[in-house]
Amino acid sequence: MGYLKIGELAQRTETSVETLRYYEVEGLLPAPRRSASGYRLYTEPDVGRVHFIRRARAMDFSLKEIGELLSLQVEKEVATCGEVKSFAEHKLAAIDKKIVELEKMKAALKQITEACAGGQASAVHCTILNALEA
Amino acid sequence: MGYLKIGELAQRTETSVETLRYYEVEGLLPAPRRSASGYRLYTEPDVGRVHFIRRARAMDFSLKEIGELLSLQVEKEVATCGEVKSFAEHKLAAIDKKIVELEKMKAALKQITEACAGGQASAVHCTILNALEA
DNA sequence: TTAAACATTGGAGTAAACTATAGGGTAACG
DNA sequence: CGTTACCCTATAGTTTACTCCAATGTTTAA
Repeated sequence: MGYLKIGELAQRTETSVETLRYYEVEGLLPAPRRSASGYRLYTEPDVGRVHFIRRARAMDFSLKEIGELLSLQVEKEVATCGEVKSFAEHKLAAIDKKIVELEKMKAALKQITEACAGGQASAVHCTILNALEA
Repeated sequence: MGYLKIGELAQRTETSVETLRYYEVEGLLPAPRRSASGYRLYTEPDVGRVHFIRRARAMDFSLKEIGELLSLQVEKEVATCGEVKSFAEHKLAAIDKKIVELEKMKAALKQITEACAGGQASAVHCTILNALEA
């Protein structure tokens, strides 16, 4: 029997037990099968799902957004390919927008750090502050 | 004279009045001069300071980090370019990491949209989890 | 067999960054 | 003058995403 208890799932996904239960409450993880004594029993697909959530979280997707992404899977019996596709494309556009935004930040900071001499000189002439002021 | 009331500062910086007062409480904005009746009176440099804060917030600097940057600004004589530069470089690395993660997510979502034919067919074969497994 | 390690629920607490409300006083306009 | 819009303080509430109890039941290993 390839079932995982919550602690094992937590270890496999580098997530805390409490967080996993929280994800269940928030509807991001489906209520899993229970053992006779009430222990949660997870399966391999659950590992993938948690990994997905953690990765999306690391990218600053909110749990609400992640729930929407995951709902594509939940509603697959009802949804048509067209619906799913347009949803996914919408999210893709949102991700692209985030990337563009971050690239802008990156360019600004890079320009700033490269212009700054560093070292022991007083920050009076440090272009980082000047650039942020401008 | 050239004084701004808090509402005017709010408008000039696209910030809410409440947020400006909050920034004052948090020590990011110095307590401004007051009118006889107790109204806050801001000056042009305050506009720049708020702009500084808002720009830094848009770059995902926390208020705590912004406070550190502002204190370096205040103590320009003491702070070295090296300190400021390494701080910004650290931030740059974090942004880079975020971009990489977003690119990964983008690839996963792209896989979905490409695997999905669109149209009225059932979405059974069109899921994020499938794409991630592939 | 018994102690530890692990699991359960329900609920409280935390941190960041606001946001809103109550109960006032003040300023500007007609 | 009156009304409306603005300002004040103090405090409470919101949102997000956890995180940590307490009290109790269950597995597992020595």
